[in-house]
Amino acid sequence: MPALKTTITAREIGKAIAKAIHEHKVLPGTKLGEDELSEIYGVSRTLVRSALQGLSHEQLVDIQPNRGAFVSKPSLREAREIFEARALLEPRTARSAAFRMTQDTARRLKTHIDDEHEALAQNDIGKALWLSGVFHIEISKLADQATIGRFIESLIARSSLIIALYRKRDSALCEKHAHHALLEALSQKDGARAEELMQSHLVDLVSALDLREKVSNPTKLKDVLGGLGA
Amino acid sequence: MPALKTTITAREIGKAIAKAIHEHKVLPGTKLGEDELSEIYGVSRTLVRSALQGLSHEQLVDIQPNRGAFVSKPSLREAREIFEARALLEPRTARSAAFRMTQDTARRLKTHIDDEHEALAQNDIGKALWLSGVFHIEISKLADQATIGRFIESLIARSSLIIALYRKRDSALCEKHAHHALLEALSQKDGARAEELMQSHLVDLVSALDLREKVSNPTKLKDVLGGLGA
DNA sequence: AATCATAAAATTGTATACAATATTTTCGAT
DNA sequence: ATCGAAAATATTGTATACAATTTTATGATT
Repeated sequence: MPALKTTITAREIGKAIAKAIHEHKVLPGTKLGEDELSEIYGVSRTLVRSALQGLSHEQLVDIQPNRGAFVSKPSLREAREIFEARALLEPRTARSAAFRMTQDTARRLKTHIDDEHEALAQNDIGKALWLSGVFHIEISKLADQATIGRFIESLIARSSLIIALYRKRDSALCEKHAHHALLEALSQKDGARAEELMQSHLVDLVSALDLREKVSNPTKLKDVLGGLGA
Repeated sequence: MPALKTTITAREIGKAIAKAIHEHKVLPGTKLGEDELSEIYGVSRTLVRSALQGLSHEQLVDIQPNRGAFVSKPSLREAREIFEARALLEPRTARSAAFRMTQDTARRLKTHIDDEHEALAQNDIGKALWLSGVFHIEISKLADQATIGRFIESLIARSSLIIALYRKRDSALCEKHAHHALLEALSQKDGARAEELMQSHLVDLVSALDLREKVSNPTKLKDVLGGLGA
């Protein structure tokens, strides 16, 4: 049997926290206390801090000086920017991916999609969300452009925060067939179609969000609460 | 007079090191020892480690377990990827920047270009390189898309490593007029032209590099060193 | 002299201790 | 009871101490 692992690295802690965020097990705004995390992972605050700083660099957590780390709450502006960036990068990446598609990868992605449907069927929204993100990341890795792939990975992670904050009530998380159609195009090495499908898939994702400016405004609070006697 | 600053943050240390890297004051492969940096900045290793981890996340330094931090040496593949990514992002960003150009910004960028020429005239290559990078970053900031702007910033930082490693002998660092022409287009709010100019500017940059695969191969070392007696 | 094993030194990795800053609680005044 | 000030508590920020690992130096052997 394999040697059992006794150590845990800062990177692993970061990954674990990132996954929990992605799965909406911890929601935007949640405080990530150092002592609490030390306890959980059985390490000193040193490693926890290192992990949190890494997540902060990816903008998944927001470190406020002397106050601690909180799961990020992307603003509307950031939300729009992130999906704009995805719209710029992912379709083109899907196109490249198509040309590098193999039988083996196709099978792997097929299994992946099945898992997604499975999770959705069991109403495990968190897992479905996570798997959906990984699907996009897998495609970007296929494209064999690690640099852009990393950008996309970071955008997808942040997207999960945006979904948590701005999803329209009752909106479906994913077109059930979107990923399937994408895989189809990739398998056929039809780059143009993959690009097209990815683009419209992202449009669909955004349309499930409510990214309109909220009317309420702190400076106008007085107006809203003006009339006293009900 | 303003209160004199007594503390230094990890971020500031990181910025200082990043600038030194960008200016080619420390070259790719250089070891960045923790004790040495602690000494220099007058802080404990804690802050230095934090700074180095941040730089590692930006892929400006490479942290090798138990061996320490070294200024990164991007591979040929990475070098190509980085300039591909820039070609994808920067022209479009320049276009957006054009529409947000103001008189004030134009003046600021003009001064910036003058500084570049000044540095070049004094043969301060490092400073010129740094200023050139900042010019690109300023444009991306103008575009008002912080997310993509950050990507571009990281690509530009890494570009300086690539220039250090792969610059063709005797190649000019920058077309002297490239930035000037770009500013011209931006000032006239001519987005299409700015996009075009940025694209060709990047092509020029790449053409000053030698990104061909090296023929030499460790496995063939024996062949090369075969004949003993000179 | 060259090579290998071993020992010494130096460096990184992690935990802990203490300092600085926030947050909560307590308690008195209105 | 409500508010506010002050003490108590809890949390983060930084430095230091110790452990683990690598690098360099030493010396015996061929």
